[in-house]
Amino acid sequence: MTGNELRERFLSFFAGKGHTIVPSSSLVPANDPTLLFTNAGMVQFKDVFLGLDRRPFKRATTAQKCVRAGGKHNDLDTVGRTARHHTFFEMLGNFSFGDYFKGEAIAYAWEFLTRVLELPPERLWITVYQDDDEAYRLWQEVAGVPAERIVRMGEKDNFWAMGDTGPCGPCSEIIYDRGPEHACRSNPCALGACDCDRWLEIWNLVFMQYERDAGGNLTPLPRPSIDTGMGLERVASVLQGVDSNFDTDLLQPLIKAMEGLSGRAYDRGEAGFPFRVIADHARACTFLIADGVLPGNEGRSYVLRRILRRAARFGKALGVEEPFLYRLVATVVNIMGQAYPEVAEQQDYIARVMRQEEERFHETLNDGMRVLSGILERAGREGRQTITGQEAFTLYDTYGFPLDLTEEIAGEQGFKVDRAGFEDAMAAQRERARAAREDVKAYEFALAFAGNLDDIGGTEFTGYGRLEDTGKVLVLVREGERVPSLAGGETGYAVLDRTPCYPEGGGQVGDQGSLAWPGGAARVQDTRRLPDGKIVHQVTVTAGNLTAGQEVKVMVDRERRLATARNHTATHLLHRALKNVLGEHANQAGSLVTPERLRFDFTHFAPLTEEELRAIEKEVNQKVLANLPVTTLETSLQEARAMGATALFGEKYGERVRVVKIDAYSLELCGGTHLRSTSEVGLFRLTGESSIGAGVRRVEAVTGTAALDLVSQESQELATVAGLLKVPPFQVAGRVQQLLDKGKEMEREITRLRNQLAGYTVRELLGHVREVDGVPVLQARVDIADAEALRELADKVRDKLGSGVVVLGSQHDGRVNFVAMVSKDLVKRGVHAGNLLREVARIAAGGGGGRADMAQAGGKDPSKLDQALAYSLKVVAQQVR
RNA sequence: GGGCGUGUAGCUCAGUUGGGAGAGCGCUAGAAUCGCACUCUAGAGGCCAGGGGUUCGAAUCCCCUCACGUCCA
Repeated sequence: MTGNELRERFLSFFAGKGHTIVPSSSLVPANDPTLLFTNAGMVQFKDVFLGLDRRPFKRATTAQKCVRAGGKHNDLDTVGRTARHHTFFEMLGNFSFGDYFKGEAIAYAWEFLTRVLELPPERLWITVYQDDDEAYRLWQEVAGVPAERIVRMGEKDNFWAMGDTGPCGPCSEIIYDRGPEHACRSNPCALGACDCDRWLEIWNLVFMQYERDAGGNLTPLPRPSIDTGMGLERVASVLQGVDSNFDTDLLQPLIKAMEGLSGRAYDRGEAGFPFRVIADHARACTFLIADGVLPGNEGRSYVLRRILRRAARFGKALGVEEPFLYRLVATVVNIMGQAYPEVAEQQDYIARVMRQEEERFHETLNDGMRVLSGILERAGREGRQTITGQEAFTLYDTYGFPLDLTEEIAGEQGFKVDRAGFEDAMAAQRERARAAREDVKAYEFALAFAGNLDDIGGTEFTGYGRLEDTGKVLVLVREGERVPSLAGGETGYAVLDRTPCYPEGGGQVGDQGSLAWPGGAARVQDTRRLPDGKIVHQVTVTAGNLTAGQEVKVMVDRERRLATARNHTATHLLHRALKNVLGEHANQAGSLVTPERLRFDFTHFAPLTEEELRAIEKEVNQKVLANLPVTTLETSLQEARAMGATALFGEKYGERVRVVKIDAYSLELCGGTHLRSTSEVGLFRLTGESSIGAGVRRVEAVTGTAALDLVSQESQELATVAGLLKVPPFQVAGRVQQLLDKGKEMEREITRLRNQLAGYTVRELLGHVREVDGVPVLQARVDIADAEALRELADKVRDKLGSGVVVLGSQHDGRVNFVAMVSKDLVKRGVHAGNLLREVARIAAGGGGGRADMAQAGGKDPSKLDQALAYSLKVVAQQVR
């Protein structure tokens, strides 16, 4: 059975048992800063298990793409060494949200494995949590597993928890015995006693039945749930009768492709390690990029970079010097493109990103190579045999140069690397980062409501059609506690059963407005949405008391809402215009819509040129002038996709989606509030373009009155400049160019005149030369403000003098400047311009210094200038030998 | 989020206790050639990333910001 068939059979089996097939969610978890990547099937249902959200179904099944790299579950270094570890893999799962429990979960799993996959029952072993007698009994009763093949295990292996607090419970694993021929040499080689390839965990059933509080106490959940996970690649290896996941049809084509690229044959043992790493990493990189992750230096981006570079290194180990990883994207698409259309659709883009990163990595290696040569050279000079741990660490830490490569190259030249020192430096680095780490608080806002969900109804949003409505206060929360009422002056959160206030979402900020009820009023400062869709208003009571159950009139701030809608509709126009001007690869990567402005991040490889920016702005404004109707419709996600609507990765869409349509021009899934016609935008002006990281650009823009204000400010500025230049506004550029040219010409003229003047001055000064112990010394006060001109003058005088000492001083703006020059022959006789000038300047309340042949100084007391200059004669007399 | 490093001419980079902003390549012009390449000569091109501070004086030292690289989380 192929991997694709297995996935298919699993989903349809559970669909047949009343489960809704839910598509895999993005590898980037939506709204969950605690998690780097989606690493299990339950991630997209986390809110449901936490009681923060509900779904229209109670049973679900998924094939979920997962990445384990970085964070708590980090398999990066193990990949390729074992037959089973991956950075990217697929998890098959079935879920019950307070519906069926242990008995059915066990029955379904058993039926699927023994009937559908036809695995021999005598090969299957079971582990249960030590105290879970119920599961122990059910496995025998429901599945007929003999007691001797059911093993009780401890908390470490068979108790599952989402976090330190929250839902948790015992779990039960199904183990496939691959037969005595795979036994290890441990005695005994048995389940729970050894950890070898004979015993293959294929399915984990989690029985979520408790809630753990901060004190560690377990309370039974009223409606226990089921969460299961089965590794697709593992089961495929069993079904296909191969020893390793890498030999299944899910990974083997990648190894084959790599054989072709490297011209080397794959070896199933030790020597095949690089092939396995590359096959795994190619999948991980392809899928991560498809989900919008780009290589970079922090967080998810950094993990992607590490995976990609690790693969690139192993390519070198196979003798492939050129970028190659991007060529494997096509193979990944071949294997999995059917099940995951997002990789097929973005194939070219993914390959391009990967290639760019591979090239960047080559540059990094070249830079590191240069630094390493310097280190080796110095070590050789110092007669050392080893590269210190610190040196190796700097190479790694600052220049990203891999340690093994340092060792290899150093080794070729007879040097060793102090590995222990390297590890020490690394440990110190880790400690620093850990010490600075703060815990990320997820759900802080939402958790205040967690206990209050069950007994209150949902919120109906009526703000698409109206800006005023009446609603009933369902619940009030203040400082994290549910309260019966809010008094005047108090600020808290209110959930209503109906509201026209738009909650923050899809990049659009939440509405502001006001509440009114007989004898009272409140300001709405912000509106947000809870994970289950309830709408929360942040309110400050300005008069009277707001009590739960009160009917209130809700009014949205009209001006603010309209300004926001202008920017939102303009954002859709902008998105389409970007694609038309730059290409279809320009996908939304982030968006912010406020009443004041809009900000739009999108994937693109280069800074936008002036022409591109102008073209985009022009296209948007043309669509504004065209007065295109903006309409919305509700449909299913599939239907919307079929219509060609732009959907964003990482967004959670329900069954019914809202589509915003701008005539035949733009079609996007969007829950935001929009104008009725594009002409209401008024005017669209781009205000900025910048980089947001490798491969992502950001543009900012304004519309409506803000755009008009901008235009008015610009023309005012232009008028002012034109007025200053005394030319009509459209001749400003020509006039400025003229002035610049003239300025340059004048500068040249000044230089010429200064030289000429200096010539005269030099001749005049030469008449004032005096002899001190046979040394010609010239000290003079001149009228040159500029320090550079002063230096040039002294230069000329010294040249004319041939041998001698020149000390010049001048006064400017209540300060004095000195310069001293000493000819080379006199430097040899002990005259030092720097020391000389330091003493001279001190008299004029200043300081200075410089080289023996040239020095500069300054002072703050112009009245002492002549005195100071005269003193230079004495100093020369002291210095000369 | 915390380190380390880098930012100087169109490009690649030097710049040494703080004291004249440089090299190579590229560009322009001239010489030489029937012409091109090579060669020679001359020249243009720099708010030394940006802002603040210390100092008589900052590319250089200190602080902040930004961009890029890199490691750790």
